[in-house]
Formats: sequence, C-alpha cells, structure tokens
Amino acid sequence: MPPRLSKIERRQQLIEAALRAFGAKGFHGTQVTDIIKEAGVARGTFYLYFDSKRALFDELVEDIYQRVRAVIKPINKKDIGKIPGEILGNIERATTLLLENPLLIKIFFSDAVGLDADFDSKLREYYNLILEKIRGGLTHGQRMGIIGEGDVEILSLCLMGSLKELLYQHFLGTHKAPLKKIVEEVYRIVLHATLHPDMVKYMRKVT
Amino acid sequence: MPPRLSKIERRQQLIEAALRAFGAKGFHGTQVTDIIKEAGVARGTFYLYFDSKRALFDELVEDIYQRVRAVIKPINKKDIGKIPGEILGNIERATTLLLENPLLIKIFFSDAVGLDADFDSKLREYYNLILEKIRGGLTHGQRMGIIGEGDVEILSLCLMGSLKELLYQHFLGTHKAPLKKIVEEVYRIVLHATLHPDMVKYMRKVT
Amino acid sequence: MPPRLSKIERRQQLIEAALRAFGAKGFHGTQVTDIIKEAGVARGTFYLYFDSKRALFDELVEDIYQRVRAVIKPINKKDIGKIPGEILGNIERATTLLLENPLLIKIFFSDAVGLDADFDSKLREYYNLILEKIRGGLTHGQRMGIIGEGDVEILSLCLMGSLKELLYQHFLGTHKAPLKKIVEEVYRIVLHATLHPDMVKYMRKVT
Amino acid sequence: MPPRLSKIERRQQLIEAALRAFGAKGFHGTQVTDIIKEAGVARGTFYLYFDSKRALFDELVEDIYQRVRAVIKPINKKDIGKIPGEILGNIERATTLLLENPLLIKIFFSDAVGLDADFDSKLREYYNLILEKIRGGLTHGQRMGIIGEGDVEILSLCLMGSLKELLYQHFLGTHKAPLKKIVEEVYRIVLHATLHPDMVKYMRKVT
DNA sequence: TATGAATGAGGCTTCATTCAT
DNA sequence: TATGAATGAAGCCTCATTCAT
Repeated sequence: MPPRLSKIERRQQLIEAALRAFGAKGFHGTQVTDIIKEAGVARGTFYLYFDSKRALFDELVEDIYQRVRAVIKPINKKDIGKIPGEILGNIERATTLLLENPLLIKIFFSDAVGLDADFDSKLREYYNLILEKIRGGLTHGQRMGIIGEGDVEILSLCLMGSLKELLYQHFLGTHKAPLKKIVEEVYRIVLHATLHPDMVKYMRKVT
Repeated sequence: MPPRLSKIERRQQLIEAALRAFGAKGFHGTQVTDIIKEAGVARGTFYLYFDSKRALFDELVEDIYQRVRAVIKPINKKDIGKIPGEILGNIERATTLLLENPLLIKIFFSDAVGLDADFDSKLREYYNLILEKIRGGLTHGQRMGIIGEGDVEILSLCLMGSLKELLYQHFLGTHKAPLKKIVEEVYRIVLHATLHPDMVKYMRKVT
Repeated sequence: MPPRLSKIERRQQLIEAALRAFGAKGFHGTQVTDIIKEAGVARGTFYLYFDSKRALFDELVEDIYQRVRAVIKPINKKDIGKIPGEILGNIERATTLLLENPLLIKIFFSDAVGLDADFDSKLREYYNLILEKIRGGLTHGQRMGIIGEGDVEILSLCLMGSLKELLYQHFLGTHKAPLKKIVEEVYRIVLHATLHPDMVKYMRKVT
Repeated sequence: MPPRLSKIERRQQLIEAALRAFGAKGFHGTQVTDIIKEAGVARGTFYLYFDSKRALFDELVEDIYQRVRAVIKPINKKDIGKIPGEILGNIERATTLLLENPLLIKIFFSDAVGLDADFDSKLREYYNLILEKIRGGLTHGQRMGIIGEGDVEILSLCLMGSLKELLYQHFLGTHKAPLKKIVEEVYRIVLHATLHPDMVKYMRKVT
C-alpha cells in the first residue's frame, strides 16, 4: 500500500522520519516505533535499510557534520581586505544551513551529546576539525597583524561556543531573531573580540 | 553490613557515587546497579534515599544550578570603577566552581541536555535565569556608557556560550589551560566584545 | 517460533492460559511468567496483547460479568403462569454457565474480591446491577400478588448470596451435586422463601 | 517514646493496627509499613511479636473464626417449641458479632478469600465446621418433622450464603438496615425456606 | 522488498525480612 | 525490648531486534 518507492527514496523517507523523531524527542526518547510510524513503514522494513537505530543516528550526525563542513570555505589569505568578508561568508553559510534545519541543531547539539563515551569522542573530533579551521584562521590573522593579541585556543573556543549557543537558543525558541540580524551581530562581536584595532576600518566597510 | 554511616552521610555517599557514575557514562548509560556498586550498598538502600534514578538525577542538576547561582553575586552599579572587577569575580567564581568539579560540568552541560521535553524546559529555565543576570548587567552597562553598542540579547548568549564551551572543552580534556589563564582570557574577550572604547583604561587596570 | 496463530487466536490463547493460572493461584499468586509459560509464548508477546497483568485480569472479570448478564433474560410479566418458568430459566442458564466454567467462578467470586478499593467498587457495581434485576422482579411480583410479603432488599441479597455460595462451594468441590439437582433445589428454596402461598400451585407444575 | 507497654498490650496494639490496615486495604494491599505506622512502632518491633505478616494475618483469621464459633450455641433438640428461638438466637449473636466488627467481615469474607491454595483449604475447613452445625440442625429437624423436605446440603449452603451476603453487603455499605431488621428478616426467610408447613404456628410466635 | 508478530535480555522498583546498635 | 537502616530476592514492564511469511 505504501507507494512503491525506489530503495533510495525509501531510505530517504526513513531518514527524514528519523530526523523529525530524533529532533522532537531525542535519541533515547525516540523509539524505532516512532520512526516507522512517522515513515509509514513496517518494523521489518526499518532493518532492511539500517543496521540499527544507533547506526541510523550515527549516519545522521555524520551527515550533518559533512554538510556543515561543506559550507565552510577556506579563506584566501592573500588579500587582506577580503578576509573579513570571507569570514562573514562562512559564518553566514553555516548559520543559514543550521537555522534552516532546526532539527539538525537539536540533534547535533543536544541528542548527540553525552550519548556514550565512543560517540562523545567522535563528536569531539568533529568539533576539533571545525575548531582547527577557526584556530588556523586566527593564527594566520595574528601573524599578519589582522587579529589582535590573545590566546588563540581560548578565543576560538569562545567563537564556537557563541555560535553554538546562538543556534541552540534559536532552536529552543528563546531567541527568534532573524537570520540576517544574528549573522551581523555575531560578526560584529567576533571582530570586536578578535580584530586588531587597526583593522576596524575594514570591518566597518563590510557591516 | 554498613549501618556505619548516618543518614546524611549515606545520602551523600550515594550522591557522590551517582555523580561519578553519571559523569562517566551519562544518564542513560548509568544503571542503578552502577551507582550502588560504586557506593557499595544494596539495591534497596538506593530507594531508601531516592525515589528513582531520575529523581536523583534531577536533584543533582538542581543542586548544581543552585551552586552556580550562589557564586554569582549582584554587581554594585554605583561605583563604575569597580564594575569590571566584580564581573571578573563572578566569572572567576563560577569558573572555579565548575572546573573544580568536572563532573558537574559534564552532567549539567551534557547528560542533562536532551533528556526529555520536560527536563529540557527546566534546563532552559535555569539558563534563562543566568542569562537574565548577564543581560541585566549589559543593559545597565550600556545605559551608563560602560558597555558599547550592540544587541544585548545576542551578546549575552555569546558570553554564556563562550563560557559553556570553555568549561565543556576543559572537561573533555581538549583544552587544559590553568584556571587563572582561562579566567583572564575570558575576561579579556568579554570586555573587548562588550566594553565601550572609552572604558578600556579600566580594563587595563584589572588585567 | 509460533507466528502460527492469528492475532485473535493468540489473544484467546493467552486469555485461556491466564484463566487457568488465575483460577489455580489467584491474582497475586499468578506471575506473568506463569501465564506465558502456560501459553508457551515469550514475555514480550504478553505485553503485545495486554497492557499489564492487571489489565488482563480486569478484562477477564468484565467478560465474565457480561456473559452472566447475557444469559439473564427479562421476565415477561404479562403471563403470570409463565413467570416461575422464566425465573427458573434464568437461574438455570446462569448456573449452567458458571458451573461449566469453574474458573470463572473462582475468579469472579474469589480472586476478584478484595483486590483493591478501585476494583472492589467496580465489583460492587456489577453485583448491584444483577441485584437490581432480582429486586425488580421481586417488587413486581409482590405488586401482582405472586411474591409474598417481606423486605425485598434483604430477600434479594439472600437469593444472590445463596447462588454465589452454591456456585462457589461447587467449585471448591465441597458439594458436587449435578447441575440439574442444584437448579431444582435452588428454585424450590427460592420459591418457598418468596412465593405467596396462593402461588404454590404454579410452582408444583414446574418442578 | 511509645509508652512502655506490657508484651501483651503491645501485641494487642499491633493486632488492632493490623485489623484496621487489612480491613482497609486487604492483605496484599497492606504493607508491614502500614501496620507499624498505624501502631506507631518500629519495623523491627513488628517481628518481635509476629513471625511474618502472613503469620499475623493467619492468627487474625483464626481468631475471627473462634469468636464466631463461640457465639453459636448447640440447639436443645428436646423442646420443639424452643428450637426456632434458639436458631434465632444463633443467627442474632453471629450477626451481631460481625456487624459490630465490620473489619472482621471484610477480612474473613474478602481478604482471606483466594489468598492461596493452602489458606483456601483452611478457610473451607472453617466454613465446613459451621456448615456442619447448620446441616446437623436441619437434618435433625427433618427427622422430627420440624423442617420440610428438601436437600439439606443445598439448603444449608443457601443459608450460609445468605448470611454471608447480607453481612458483606452491610459492610460494603450497600445495605445499611439496622441489625434487628436484618436478623428478623433473615429469620423469616430461613424459616419459610426450611420449616415444615405445620410448624408455621411456632414461627409466628417468635417473630 | 515488505510485513508485523514474536522474542528475550535488560533494567527499574518494591517490600518482607534481617540485624547491628 | 526497641529501633530503623540495610538487604536482596522477586516481579513487572520495555523495546531493539529477529524471522517466518
């Protein structure tokens, strides 16, 4: 009775159902029953496409991570004047991606946290890869005199933490500012907190 | 075998065992069995002190929250010159508390997240209360010309997010800077990101 | 191993296993384990068909009650001469039903008694509905001069009590008279205890 | 702190507490905790006086049984004219005893039923002893021409069933007729149902 | 490929009883 | 004799996964 779908479509259908279910109730709060009801398939069908509930979740998280990475472009360090704009672009694209897919935020920032030791270390790895990009940018910027003094380690954590918090609170509905506003403000804060005083002129231009 | 401890001590013993267990394996990963083994008491004893595994966890989280709140002192807004120092004090005390009790961080930032809808909303409430303090301080600061322009809502989220991230990464072991260093750096960033340019002279004094 | 049975059959199989188990050991003496062993299914299967051990028991009792009610027909009060025969028919049908299903008796009269306050009040309700029928019949009979004087309330309780006791003792094996004998004798007693002296001629006819 | 009581008083205190507790919630619904709270003693104290919750319950039931037996006097079969009065006396005393101690009814008729196979057979024994008395009286009465024809076995079960039902419903509150009324009516029914027609004149005298 | 009934290990909680003080 | 903290066997229910059709 469920319209015959190709293997890929059926798989996608299950992934989307799981996304909604995990997003709504978290990993532990979601039962396989919830997912198959949402997808409108039988229990056995689920295991035709995924090895386990956990395997599906892992896949979901990995996918989210890849999508985030994909929108973060390396910054062209040759042209100083363009750097702020490129940073801004990265922030904007990542933020847009996640804000447009609130469930991704919920799952990545909340369900995926504290699942178990194995998973936590994988998650840490993900964050580290993103952090490295930020760190790399900052270090480079300091060497070039764009970025002001300060501990790059800590600074990058603060940047990531800020972004995570903004996204998470946005998802929670506590703070429903429009995307554009968020991006602008984050950008302003980031630059204030990081830019070398002499660079403020570039900053103004962009904002 | 051990009616050696007073009721209060036994309770404390269980709380500490639970703290370790939850900290190590998260709420779902921790069985009552783990807690009682850790504490060295019988199964029934656990339920003599707590209604359920969940009730104990709730108590733990509530307790952490209360301890954090307790170290955050209201800022005396009369003496402008002292404000940065008082902010610094708050950051320092909260940070110290959590860094000295890494399990608190793990539980509050990770296990407690995404547990279920009910709990999430309670957690959100907690964060809101802390956010309100930050927001209040920033707003007041702006009116007095201490804090620069910018969206207070977003700024406060960034500040909290930064702190959370630093603490969490510290717990994860990714970033094991000494307490003093963290506090200083956070303070520097916070002020850079928030202070009105004219206030920089006060900032220098403190750092 | 057995997806041999239809959902309805499996359900019935479980009901019968439960009937035997409850009949043999009472509600508290019966574990879910007993029922599933008796039925030869796995633990989870039980909960596939019933919400809980208690829910199954409730259903059983409700079902017994419905079956008893179903055999008790309203008495046609137009034809005086037929009334005794119709009363006799009701007694006979109810008695037959229960004697043929001794476990029903055990469960309804014994296991179900004193289970808890909620259940007791439901049971009371059941008995009241049956009592009302008896009371109604007696009152009507008195108005028509068929039934002799006497407190209808008390009389109806005695009638029901007599029947309950006979059935229960029959189940206990204390008194294993054949069904026909029991029905006749009950009928005789009931009529002696209730009939108006002038009605004795009708009574003789039937017996 | 509980006023020093003699062993016997403390025991009695526990028995009364248990009577109330069992009466209110049944055997299974009553926890040792309920009894000791009601009695105001410590947990260990309970086991100083009774081997187990069950042992206490058994004792209670045995005691009820003895008290009922004690009020049922043998009937002097010499003087025909006095027999109805003596029967009436027995009914009256037994009824009075139980109606004055509603908890006894609840426990004996409800909690004690269906407890387990062992107990059920003991209970059956009790009832048999009482039934034997009734049966004996009826048989004797038939031989002397006082009691009419009919199966004594069945008749005696009906009598006991009637009494049990009246008492039970009285306890349940469904039927709160005054003691005197109940006794009279039962007596009337019993005699109607059992007496030889020629004996009606004696009956009238007593009522 | 799809179904959904069946499985059973796993985990939570209860409560009668014990025992050190 | 009294206490009450501690015990742990027992029992209920859940839910991810399997498998016969």
